[in-house]
Amino acid sequence: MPIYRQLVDQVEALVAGGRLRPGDTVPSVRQVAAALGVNPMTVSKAWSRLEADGVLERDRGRGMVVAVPRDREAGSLAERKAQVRPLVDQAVVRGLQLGLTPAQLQAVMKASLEEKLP
Amino acid sequence: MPIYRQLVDQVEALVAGGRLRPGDTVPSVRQVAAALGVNPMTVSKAWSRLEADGVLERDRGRGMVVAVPRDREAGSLAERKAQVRPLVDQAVVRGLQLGLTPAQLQAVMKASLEEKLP
DNA sequence: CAAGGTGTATTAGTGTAGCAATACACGTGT
DNA sequence: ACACGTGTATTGCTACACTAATACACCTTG
Repeated sequence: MPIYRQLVDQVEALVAGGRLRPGDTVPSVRQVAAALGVNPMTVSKAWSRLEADGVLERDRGRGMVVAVPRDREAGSLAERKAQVRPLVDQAVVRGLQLGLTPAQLQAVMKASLEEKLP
Repeated sequence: MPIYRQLVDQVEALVAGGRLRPGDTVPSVRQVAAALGVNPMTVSKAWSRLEADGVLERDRGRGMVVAVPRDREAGSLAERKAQVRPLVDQAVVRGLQLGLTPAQLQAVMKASLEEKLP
């Protein structure tokens, strides 16, 4: 899995779980780049994508900051459910393929939720 | 999404849901290729990957056949749960990001299960 | 055996994702 | 104003994914 994507997923998980709250700052691209030994542009790509997805916001001269969630953009409840559906489907298919029962799959999701939420 | 991957996902879903059962035959690469207007090799790549994943089996001279599931290969229950976990995590993060509650996410999975299972 | 079906190894072309190097624009703080 | 901190546009390169064209090996069926 590409580096920038790992960064995106990591930050998204932290924000979704509430461990990074709106207003919190994120390490600068150079800090992260140095820590990982990669090019700053690689980190910038991740930060940019997170901004495009509405997770981060640019604060001129300071860096990137966690944005306040704007649920309105996400649409109605039904629409939002429809958006997650493909991902859930993928997990479900793989689970059934491995011989897991519906109840066991639900348990996995419950465990995931409990780990992510603060 | 690449053509061959769409085919893989589609067949996997049909098998996982029980709509294609062990012993059932799958359309030949040329039939599918003609129907979709693509190269037979593209379909063959999909069929091959499905064989590598243990979903299909080659029946010399006849074609591809749905294989009997061998749960032993999947390992213990905990191991299988661990294998689905990343996919579930991904769905959960996206769900939380969209402002869905844990209960709503569970509901989406329930709906997915009911659609897939026969 | 011959004809027609299966899947596929091989080769080749095309597009693009991913990363890095450089140089730049913009803002803060002193 | 100056030095230093942000993020990033641009460019170039490399590797690999995806698809296709062709020719082949194998099996079943008449």
